[in-house]
Amino acid sequence: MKKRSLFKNLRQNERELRKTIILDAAVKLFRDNVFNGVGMRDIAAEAGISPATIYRYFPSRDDILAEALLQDINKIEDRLDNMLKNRQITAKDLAIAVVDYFLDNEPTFHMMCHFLTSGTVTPEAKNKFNLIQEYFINMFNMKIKMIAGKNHDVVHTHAFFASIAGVVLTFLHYPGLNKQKKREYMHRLALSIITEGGRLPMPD
Amino acid sequence: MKKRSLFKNLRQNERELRKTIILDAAVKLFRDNVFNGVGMRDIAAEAGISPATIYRYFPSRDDILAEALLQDINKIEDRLDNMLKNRQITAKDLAIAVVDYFLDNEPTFHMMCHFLTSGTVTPEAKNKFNLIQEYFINMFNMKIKMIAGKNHDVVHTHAFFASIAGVVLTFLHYPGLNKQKKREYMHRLALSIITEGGRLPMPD
DNA sequence: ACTTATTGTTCTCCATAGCGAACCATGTTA
DNA sequence: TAACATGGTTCGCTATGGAGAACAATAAGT
Repeated sequence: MKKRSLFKNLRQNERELRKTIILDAAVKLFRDNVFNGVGMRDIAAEAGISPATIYRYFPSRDDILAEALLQDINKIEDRLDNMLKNRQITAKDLAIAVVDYFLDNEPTFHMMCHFLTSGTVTPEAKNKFNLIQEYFINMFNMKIKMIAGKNHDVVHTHAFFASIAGVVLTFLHYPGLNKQKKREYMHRLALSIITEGGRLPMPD
Repeated sequence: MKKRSLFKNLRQNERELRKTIILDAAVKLFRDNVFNGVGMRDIAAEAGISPATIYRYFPSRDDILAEALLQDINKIEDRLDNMLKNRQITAKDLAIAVVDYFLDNEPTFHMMCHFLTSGTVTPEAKNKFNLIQEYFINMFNMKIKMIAGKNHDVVHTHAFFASIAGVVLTFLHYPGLNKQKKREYMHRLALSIITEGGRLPMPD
């Protein structure tokens, strides 16, 4: 391998690093504030640059959101790996863990919902998010397979995740309950769905 | 301190790093070949870039030479520090050490001579070299003071260094002697100058 | 309803860097 | 002496990355 590309590679690394600085600034702000209250000018100020410069590195604000979301997903993966290593866990444990993660990382949940619901995202950012979602579902499915065994079907992973997401979405800002009560109630709902399949107590 | 300058600082560091790559390539070639046989195109090839690009970082070839020389001087300083730390050394030891350094690092000696003799160096490079020379003499004088004591005069440092440089210059390519013989003879000359002040064996 | 702010994004301008080709002076050769 | 080669340096062009100002659309205030 010739060193002919050393300079060019260096340049590439430098660019990645600068991109990371911007992304870190954004993630920091997303973590501390409601994400749709964080504007491009805030991110620029945090990173110490001009708003226009951000567009040299990211095509749109939504693209930054997607990247931030991807970082969160990697954190989730780490967390899941730790769970699976430390002890024999059940589907119930997993469900509760997912609920807790969303409640402890509301910005992440908000961003996810943003991509899942908003019709104003550019096609590029939407594509990016779709890839991320696919990656996440795949990863999550792998973990579940380790609990459920070989003959596990992806459909169940989809159902599992979607139902929990729905629980959080529906009751996150439910009035009349404090944070802790809401959390416990979501746990109960998640367990109910898992054990009873969300079936109503009436004849089929 | 605001992080407003983070990006700019980063850029600056990156530039320094790229400059270092070029300089390292040059130093490597200078070490392995006669320095005036190393052209800009060689350095460019070694660094994996175009010759023209070098001029984005260095104003002239002589400027690169000066920088390379400066690196060598730092190595010399390290070597001297080691000598001074490990044992009680005399002026004779120092003289022999300097001779040996020049013989072991001929490219360094050549570069030094280039700046000291050539009339074709640009004023900028010449200035740079003068600063380097001044720095070196100062540094060297400090070390000598540690041996010679407080009431040491710079003139003696100048005389000391100049005479040894002259010895090496005069006998480096002296015909009829192999490397080892030449080295030994230079040692003898250096000692003679130090102990007898280069005085001829005749009445003053 | 009409201004005013806010916000994501684009525009324009400028400095930095990279390269291939040319320039130019010097040394070499036929 | 004329052609050629060599080697340091410059030129012209292009791509990248930075900033401030402007744009367009939406939200807010009166």
